[in-house]
Amino acid sequence: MATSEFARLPGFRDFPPEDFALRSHVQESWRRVSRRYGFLEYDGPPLEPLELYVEKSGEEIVGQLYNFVDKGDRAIAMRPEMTPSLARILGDRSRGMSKPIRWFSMPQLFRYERQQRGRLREHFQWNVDIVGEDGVAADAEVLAVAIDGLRELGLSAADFAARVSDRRLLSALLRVVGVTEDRLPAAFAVIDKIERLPGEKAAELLRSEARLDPEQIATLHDMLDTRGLDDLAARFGDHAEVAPELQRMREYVETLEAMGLGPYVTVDLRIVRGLAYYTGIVFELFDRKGELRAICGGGRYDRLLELVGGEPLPAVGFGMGDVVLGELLADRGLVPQYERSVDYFIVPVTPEQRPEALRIAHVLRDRGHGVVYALRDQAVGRQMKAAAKEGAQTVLLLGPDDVARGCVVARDMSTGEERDIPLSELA
RNA sequence: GUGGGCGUAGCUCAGUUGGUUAGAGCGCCGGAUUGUGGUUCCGGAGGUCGCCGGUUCGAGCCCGGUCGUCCACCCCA
Repeated sequence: MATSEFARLPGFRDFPPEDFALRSHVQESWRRVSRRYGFLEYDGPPLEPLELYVEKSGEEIVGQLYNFVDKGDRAIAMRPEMTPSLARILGDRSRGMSKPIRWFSMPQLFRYERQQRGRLREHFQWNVDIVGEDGVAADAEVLAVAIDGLRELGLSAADFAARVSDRRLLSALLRVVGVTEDRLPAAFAVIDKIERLPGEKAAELLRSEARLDPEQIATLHDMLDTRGLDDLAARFGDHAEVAPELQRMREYVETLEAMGLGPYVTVDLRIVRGLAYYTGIVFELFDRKGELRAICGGGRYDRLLELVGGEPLPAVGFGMGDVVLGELLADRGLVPQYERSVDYFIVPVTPEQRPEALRIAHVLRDRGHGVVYALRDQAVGRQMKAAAKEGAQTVLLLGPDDVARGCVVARDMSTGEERDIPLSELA
């Protein structure tokens, strides 16, 4: 309810400490896994020239962007995704860099659309990319990072799975089915949403958009329903243009199996991805229960760098948003309990000990400990209560008697045990 | 952008067929407890019932609009 005069903008989130804790937990996990794979962190500006997105996705995307004209008459967009920025950044400097380039980022991204569950107007998205390597090992490496990112958060093969495909393989198969070259993009678009369409609607679109007859549509459905590379090879493997694509997909899957990630991976030709710039292997991560939106999506985009004016370099990467992931973690009970914690709470028993308490607090802080104390003179009982609320591990009690005999009393708040610490140790 | 459900305290909610001063639990603040916390007991603060308008003698409750939120479309970084 909007009790405050100024309401938060729809689709945007506040992060009070108890919510910020989950955000940190997720981002720190992402960062650990990235580094484990040798990726380096980068970032770019949240505002970019509007043309950066129009260039590779078409004018329609402008309707889903936060955009405006700045005081210098420049058309500006708040970044809706990171990949074009990465392409732009590398375009300026990739020539001098050793390949492959392994970079990751966790940008806050924006889009102007009506919010729904798992879909806000702002989110943090983990982006991981390998640039300058066109072999399937890079594709496998990137997917492995995405899978490990989820495993790091406590999710397992029982919770989520990757569905993988390859636009080159799908193109070859569609040509075999009878889709003409100029109709491939239209066919991709229909296949991308075919799971969400009722059967007759899908058939109608395949007829009108992809120009397929009923027999071809039946063959296509048969193809899309095929699970496993062996079955696909048995049915379509004797076509000259399909065989090498199947072989590549086989190598990709075998690489992931060699990593021990086989249980997470399923070949599924219905995975196409919406973005226009993907050129090869594409994948999405889903929760096994199928209750949520895709957790993560990515793939190979070998022409994007050249398209934005850079060195022509092959690239593969993914984006994983924090919103759907947060819901999945909550559903599986994997959100860590929020707890405040501080190393020491210092209690001057009477106001006379306050200067000594301040001195000790600073000594301990200089040593790297977290230290809190009451900001005004209070009864010991009150201060103890405050110490408990702060989550203090240890309370240091400074009474007149204690200080007189040259020590402070350290109380362990979990066990209640107390012991003396000589002031000489806190000098 | 289209259609629908829902908006009562910081949070989760109750509130009889419209009836006069709007409630609970948790949380928050304080006291019991001026050298010892988490328990317990007692007390307190906090709401123009999302907002605007309408119907009515009377609206938290009915009607319209609006904003927010959720769901389904659209779209999908």
